[in-house]
Amino acid sequence: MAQFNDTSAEIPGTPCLICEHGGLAFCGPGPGDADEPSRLSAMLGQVNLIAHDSVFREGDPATHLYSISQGAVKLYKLLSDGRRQVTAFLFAGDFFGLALDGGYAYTAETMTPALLCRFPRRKLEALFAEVPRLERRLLGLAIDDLAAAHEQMLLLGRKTAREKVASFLVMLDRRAARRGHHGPAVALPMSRSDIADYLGLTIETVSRTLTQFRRDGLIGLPDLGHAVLREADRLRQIADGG
Amino acid sequence: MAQFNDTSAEIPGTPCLICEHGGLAFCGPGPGDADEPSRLSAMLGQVNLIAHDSVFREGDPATHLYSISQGAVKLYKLLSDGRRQVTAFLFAGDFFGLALDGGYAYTAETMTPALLCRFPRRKLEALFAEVPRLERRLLGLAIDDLAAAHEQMLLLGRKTAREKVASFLVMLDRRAARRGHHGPAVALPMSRSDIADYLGLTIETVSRTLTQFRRDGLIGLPDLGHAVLREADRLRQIADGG
DNA sequence: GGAGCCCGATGGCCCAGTTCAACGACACTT
DNA sequence: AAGTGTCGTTGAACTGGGCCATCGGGCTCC
Repeated sequence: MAQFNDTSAEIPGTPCLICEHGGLAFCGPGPGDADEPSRLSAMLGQVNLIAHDSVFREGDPATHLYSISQGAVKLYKLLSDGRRQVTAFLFAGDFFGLALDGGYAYTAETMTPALLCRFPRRKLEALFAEVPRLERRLLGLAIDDLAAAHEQMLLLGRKTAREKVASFLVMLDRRAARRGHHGPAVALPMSRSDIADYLGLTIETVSRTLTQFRRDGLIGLPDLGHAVLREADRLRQIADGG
Repeated sequence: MAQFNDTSAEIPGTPCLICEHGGLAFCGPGPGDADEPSRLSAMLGQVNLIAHDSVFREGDPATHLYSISQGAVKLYKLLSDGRRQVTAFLFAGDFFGLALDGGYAYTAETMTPALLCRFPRRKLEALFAEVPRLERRLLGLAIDDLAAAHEQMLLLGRKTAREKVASFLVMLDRRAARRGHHGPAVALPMSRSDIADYLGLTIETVSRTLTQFRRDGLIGLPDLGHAVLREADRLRQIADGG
């Protein structure tokens, strides 16, 4: 559980590493607003988690907002019989935990060892009054998430297995590039089971589809944790229903 | 198209009807903030649309934020070959059109004749500085939308046809109740095709499942546009995977 | 008032993707 | 090095829901 690895008590106020990640995250410094990052730094705590550790669970009181400094996190929801829907894969620079008084709407779990920055929701809300830019940025990020969620609904409701897997690979590649990872291989820190639950498929179908892409020369699979997009354009075409 | 029925030029500043709808919408008056509604009223325009009229299309520049005063609206996204995913059904008191500079992420279309309140995005953003409460409320609404989107992903990715249709009926009933509609019948202003595209099914499967529910005594179908939830608890149970 | 049209319901067949099962590749343990 | 567990892949059979076709009711328009 998260509590076991929670080191925020030991290192309060440590500067957030993601603030150096190209301003992707909401705690990045804004132009001409030099005061703001320090104000945020003053209230953030860091959480160091091992792989496959839960950050919070669906329904937990929403006390903090999280930002990923290092590592990868997945969000998911469960049905009573154990069926699972992974709603997002998140990486360095991404944030999560935006919720109202109803509690978190999903469970958050690390996929790799992770270093998270954590902001108390109450304190953050108090800071909104002083630094309106902050809330604006948060609203912008929520709108981005919303657009991604709509895109995922289109995928889940209307795409074929082949299109789903292609969309997944293309999405990971695009986001890795945005984080500055321009290597030939895309990291797949999640299990096949996670991928299946993200795409609304079974692990068998994910595995078969990846094998098919490999046989067709569209991708390379150097090891379980990586994929090389050899024909990225063709994959993008497949992803969009071509 | 929307332009044809757009009456905002004729009746600028007309008070927004949804402000009387129990404070559900973001333009509702806040406690102890009597100044705010009038500021909003001053900048809103009304749009009167016939049924099956488009409000805006995916990719259009996001110039306005909309709030539904009367009528019902659907949001959807398309694949290049025409496959469609309806991402939301909206009713009086709901808002839509939240977007960044990338343009709207979805198309919005009326399902019935509708009266919409419309706020210019630029002016709204300027008002945020003066009335911070506004932006807070908008962020809260975006978070609500996000939670609903996650719930819909769970439905699309992991629920059976039976569970999807039950979830749909229960959701409509719950939202109708929240709007004060406590009658025995739930309104279904959308076509079977819309329902299918919302649930990631075909019209045939929706039709068959509704018929099955009717035969099992779970619902009544007095006419095409209404459903009576005779066994609401059982439907809720089915919806949650029981 | 009947011809055409749209929409929903229903029946029958079919297939993409699931389910079930077996197997191989590692990693960790003893 | 043998034993055990986990994870991914592959094969074979099954099925939920899609696809195609038909039909019927209500609507509009001559």
